[in-house]
Order: sequence, then C-alpha cells, then structure tokens
Amino acid sequence: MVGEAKSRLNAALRDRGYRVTLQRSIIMETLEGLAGHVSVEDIYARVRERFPQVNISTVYRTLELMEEAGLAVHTHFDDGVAKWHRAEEGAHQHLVCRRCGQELELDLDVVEPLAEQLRARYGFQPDIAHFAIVGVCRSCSERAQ
Amino acid sequence: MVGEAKSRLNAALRDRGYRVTLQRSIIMETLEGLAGHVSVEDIYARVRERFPQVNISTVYRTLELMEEAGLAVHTHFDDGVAKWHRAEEGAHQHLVCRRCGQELELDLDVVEPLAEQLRARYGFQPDIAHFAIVGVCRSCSERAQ
DNA sequence: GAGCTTATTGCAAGCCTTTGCGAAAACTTG
DNA sequence: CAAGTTTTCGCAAAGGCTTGCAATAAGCTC
Repeated sequence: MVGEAKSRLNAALRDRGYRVTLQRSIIMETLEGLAGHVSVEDIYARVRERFPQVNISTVYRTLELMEEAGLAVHTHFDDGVAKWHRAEEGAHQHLVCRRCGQELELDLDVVEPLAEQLRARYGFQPDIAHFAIVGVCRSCSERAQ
Repeated sequence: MVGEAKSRLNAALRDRGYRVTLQRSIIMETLEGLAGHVSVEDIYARVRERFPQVNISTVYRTLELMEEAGLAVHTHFDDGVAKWHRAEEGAHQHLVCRRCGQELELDLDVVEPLAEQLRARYGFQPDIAHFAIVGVCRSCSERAQ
C-alpha cells in the first residue's frame, strides 16, 4: 500500500516529464499521509524526520508541483498562512472569523452561483476557494452587542 | 482645503482617543490624496518626500488605524501584496487573472447574494471584498486552447 | 555503466508584513 | 509651563514565502 502510493506519485511526476527525486517522493508521500489542512511547516517537520537535510524551499517547490499536477490544493487564510490538503479531499470554501479565528468549512454549492455569474458575465474562470472568506462569526457578532 | 482635510483627519484620531502626531497626519493626508489602489510602498515613498525619517512600520500601523476608523480599506491580491484605498471610494470586488495578472473591478452587487446566503445560513458577516477572487480571465483561457 | 545534458537542490538573500522593546513625543494635571 | 503618565515611534528581528545561483544528481545515450 505504501509502495503503491509511492509508485503512483512517482508516475505522476514522470508522466509530466519531471524527475523523480528522493526529496519529492518523501514530500509527496508525506502530504498524502496527512488528513485535513496542514501548513508548510507541518509538512516540513514530518519530512525532516525521514530526510533531515532537505530544505524548506524544496518543500515549497514540490507542493507547487503537486498543485500543478492536480494532487494538492492550497488555500490562504486570513493570517496570510497557506494551508495545504490533498486534492482528493475535495474543494471547499472556508469562512474565517477575524475575531476568534474560528474556521467553518463550506460546501462549494454555496459559492457555485457566484462562480457561475463570473463565468457567464465576465468569462472569468474563478478559483473561489483559493482564499478563505473573512468576516465575523455568529457568536462573535452576538458577543459584540 | 488642505487644512480642512487635515483637521478632519486629526479629529478622527482625537475622537477615538488616539494621539495626533506628525507622522500620522502626513500618512493620512497622503492616502487621502491618492486615488485608486496603492501599495504600502507607494504610500511610504510619498510620505518620505515630506518626512524622510519616518519608518515604514509606522505607515503600516497608521493604515491599520485608518481602517479601524473607517477611513481606509485594504484588499489582498494574489501576489500577496495588500493594496489600500480611501474608504470613500467604496467597496468593490476584484478579479485577478493568475496567468496575466489583469485585474477586473466588480460591483459588489455581484457578490451580494453570496454574502446574503452566508449571513442567513451561517450567521456569518462576511467581508467578501477583503480578498480578490483569483482565476483565469477570458482572454487567457481562450489563448490556452 | 561511463559520460553528457539538463533539471533539481540547498543555500543565501530578499520581499512584505508584523512585533517586542526602549527611547521619544503627546497629552494631562497642577 | 514643568512634571508625570501613557501612547507612539524607530529600530531590529522574525515569520512566511520566493528566487538567483552554483553545486549536485537524475535520466538519456552509447
């Protein structure tokens, strides 16, 4: 199973004409093994357990590659930090409360009508989930009264 | 008129219990005198013409203050750089093409239905225009064929 | 599997932004 | 207007991310 994932990931690289390196394999396996949203720092920490001399810029570059290959997705949250997740987990929109930092996950259905508008009216293909939506959550706005 | 703007801005500070300093006055006047979207660097450059020893962190802090006071607004574009504009210019949404970098300005009407959904269904008060919407513009997606 | 070409890596530096801290300036009071 | 209090400022450092460059390693060819 581990071997299966490894060869699948390596094939994804080779199919695109990219070279298979130990760094890339480890980084890709690491993200595949993590559920939910993780920061680059999280991934870097795990990767270093197996390959201490790897540089964090290689992690950034490999994640970018995985995104290009449709294996990974990243979203920017309000604090500016990007978080990554496996593409298989599916796209979704995030609401972030600017007061308490709470994060809500949203089905893409809710934003699809807007996406459709942008395509129809402007010919613009939006990647709406790329940024979280900032605002104030219910409990924080009630607390403000 | 310059004097009028100055005292209005200084009053905005005093009303909130903030101190009026030369740095703040100059930074606030500078943003008021600039139309459209400007980066912190743009503002900093102008401010330095009048007050060379001012530090850029003071510019950041003053802009934050202006936002709190409802005098300024900032938006994050895809390249991570924030751009500022006077609050009076009104809120609007931005579409940014990830290929060519082109920026489209959008009336808030287009995103209002989504905002309404988020308020109704989640009690979440979104600040939708805080982040630009990333995607691929019409000409870039046609060029890709 | 040795040699060659070219992609990839690690490193260092840089960009944009935020933050802790001591020094300096603004307001307040007598 | 002098002294005291409290905010604000400049500076330096740090955080998250990107990039240029020389050294290294992957993959190709024979």
